[in-house]
Amino acid sequence: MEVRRTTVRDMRRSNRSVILTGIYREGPLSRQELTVRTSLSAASVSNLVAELIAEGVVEEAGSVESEGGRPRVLLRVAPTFRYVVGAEVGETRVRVELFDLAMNVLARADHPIATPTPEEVVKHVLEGLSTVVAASGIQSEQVLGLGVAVAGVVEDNAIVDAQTLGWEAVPLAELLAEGTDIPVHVDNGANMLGQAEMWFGAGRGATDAVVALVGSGVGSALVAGGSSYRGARSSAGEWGHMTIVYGGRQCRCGALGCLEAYVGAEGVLDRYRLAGGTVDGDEETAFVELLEATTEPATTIVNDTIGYLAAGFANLVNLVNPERIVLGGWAGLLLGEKHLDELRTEVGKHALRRPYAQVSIVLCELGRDAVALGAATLPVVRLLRDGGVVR
Amino acid sequence: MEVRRTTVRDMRRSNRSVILTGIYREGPLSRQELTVRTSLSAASVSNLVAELIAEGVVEEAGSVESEGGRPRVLLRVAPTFRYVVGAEVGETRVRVELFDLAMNVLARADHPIATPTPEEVVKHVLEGLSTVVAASGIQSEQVLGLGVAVAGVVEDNAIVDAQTLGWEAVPLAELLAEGTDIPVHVDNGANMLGQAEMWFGAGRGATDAVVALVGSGVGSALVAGGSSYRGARSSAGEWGHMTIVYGGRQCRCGALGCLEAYVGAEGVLDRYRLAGGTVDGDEETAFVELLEATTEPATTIVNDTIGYLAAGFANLVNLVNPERIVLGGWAGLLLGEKHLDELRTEVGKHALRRPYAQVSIVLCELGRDAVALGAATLPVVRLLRDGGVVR
DNA sequence: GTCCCTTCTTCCAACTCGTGAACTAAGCCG
DNA sequence: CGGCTTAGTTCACGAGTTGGAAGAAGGGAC
Repeated sequence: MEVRRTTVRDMRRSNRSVILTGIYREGPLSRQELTVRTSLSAASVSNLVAELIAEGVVEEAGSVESEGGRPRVLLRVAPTFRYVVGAEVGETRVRVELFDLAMNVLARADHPIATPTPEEVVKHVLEGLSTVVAASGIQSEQVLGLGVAVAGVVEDNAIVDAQTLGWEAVPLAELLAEGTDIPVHVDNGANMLGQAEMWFGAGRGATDAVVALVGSGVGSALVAGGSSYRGARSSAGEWGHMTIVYGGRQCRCGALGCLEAYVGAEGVLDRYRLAGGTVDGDEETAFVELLEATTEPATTIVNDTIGYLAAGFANLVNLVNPERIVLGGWAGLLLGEKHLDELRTEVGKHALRRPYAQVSIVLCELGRDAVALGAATLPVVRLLRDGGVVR
Repeated sequence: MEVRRTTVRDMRRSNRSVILTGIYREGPLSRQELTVRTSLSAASVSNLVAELIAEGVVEEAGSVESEGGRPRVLLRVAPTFRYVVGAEVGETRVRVELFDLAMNVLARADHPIATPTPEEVVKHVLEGLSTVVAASGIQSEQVLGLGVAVAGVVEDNAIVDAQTLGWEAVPLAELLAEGTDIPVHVDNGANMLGQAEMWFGAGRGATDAVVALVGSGVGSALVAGGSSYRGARSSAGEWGHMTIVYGGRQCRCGALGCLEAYVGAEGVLDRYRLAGGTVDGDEETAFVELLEATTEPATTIVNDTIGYLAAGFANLVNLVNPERIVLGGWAGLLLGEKHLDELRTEVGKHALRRPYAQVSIVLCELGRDAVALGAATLPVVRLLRDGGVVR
């Protein structure tokens, strides 16, 4: 039976969660505003808030002028109640950042890694963790949790498959837990970037959205009904390997005609080369040059890319009916900065009228570094869900 | 603030719902089994069950032998506590069926319609409702609700857009409510067929699934985390108009290369015709003949169709990561009965290894008539969600 | 047939929680 | 300083779940 009972305790936890989430997500609020928004009674709000203040999660933050009556006292989540750490595991480096609960960066550590073996990564993440904790002068008990973002399929805090790192079945959270008492969460990098955009970037306010990431490869993060959708076994969102040209170009995944083979930077440059263009320097420089070129075959390749990407977007629009699509990834941003309007128009040609009219297509607002930020929200999500620190 | 408060009443309602859902979905259960499955205390289970029995929703249904102790009394939802009616609105007819709570058909009514105007449809649905109620000798107060399935986009019980009927912005539930006191629910036909398969057909037990429907056109119903996923504005699941051959065949939606243009029966026959095949009789006969032909160009067309359909499935597998894909629709069933294995193999060529390994591809188990059955579950869903009839 | 054992069901006192109403706090205005 | 308005708090009450004890219902042993 999947549904769970509800007890009096669940009720309280749930209400604490509602209040805490409200205070966190909708800025400083007064008790008064909370009673309106939560439809809880004023008595209960007072009661719950008193408890949260006593525990230190929430604090009063000045008051707001009233119109003749007692001024409302504003409440906010105490930024220094706890701290959170986010880590991004890449192929060539590990980046660790420490934030307060208001998500201000307090310390940062970068470790290059030579060969991304699990041992190496665990070592560097743990080192980075101690470094940032020490640098910010915080007790490690003050750290609510560590979120780790890895490019790959993650299920229940364990890496199932991370091709870029060459990992399979690595219980990363477990390995990390051996070296620290801080609770560890592991999740997929694309999802974490998506999470950061949803909370602090271009996705704010949306409940059904897709964050589409176009870099050398292509991926996405699905958000359904306000929370990340992961599918039956945590690998939903593999948008890059959607067949878009039946029987088309060979993709590195082995299949033919994947979106990634057409709009991933690698695929785009490859198509450019085949069309007679010259590709110099590293991928990113070459991509910028391609975008800036005004001669054939560059313009055709760019236009085609927009077309393919638009078809990929249209497939999302039709199938998922999101209210927003956020385009990110380094190649996606470069492309989007110059051609967003054309892209929007092209999507309209491939998508059904109604869902197309309901979606807004925008660019990511946060930089690539937002992965660690997104990972750091994992412990915060938990704090909000539990309505405080569970004793 | 999207999250809602919880009160003591919600707690009880929630627990009633858990118990009632358990009894309904997992067959006759004893109180003892309910305490284990719900992790509620035996006291609460007894208490809640007593209430449900007093109200008549639940009844005792014999007892089961024990091993020396007191035998357990089995509980079931009383099939005759209330009745539900499901209606399917098609282009040429309206079909209305009355079920008891065990979903046995007790009466059925078919009305052909000449021109499917809203007035005509409302009239026939209401007539059908009276007919089946009268035929089964039930008081209309005994009818829990009427579920209506329409092919089109439905939002908040109102038709937003039903192309096959030529309707736009028709508040169907409201119109029906003027003619009856029975609560009316309206929903999308594909979703209702999906719902029926999920509860009583090939989807049983799955929580993340896609019911893919291939008929003359192509659609799907998405099920995420145990319940139907509708997207931001209720039009999710438009799988048929996914671009699968960039720049390919013109689809009736106006776009190029939609899946529907390749695997919808109309598209398949059209391709057959273009390849030199002869198409006689109505669509269905012609489709059957095509499938049975062993000569060129028929075999090529069929093989290609399987390939395109497989790519469409693979896109679902990659993007949504379902545990099950249920293939239905008349053309889908015909195709699947003969070529399911080839289809499975082909999907493997287009999909990523891991999500492909996690999905099972099966055929619908219920007939086309299941649409009305699915629609009739709408009031039942509500009954279970509310934990009984709300007073 | 009687007694005991096992298993299921109900009853009861204790405890938790949210609510409404009365009450206190705090600022404004004249 | 007193009246007014709005914000927040206190308290008794009803509604709900729980664990444990008591009750009920069969089956088996003698």
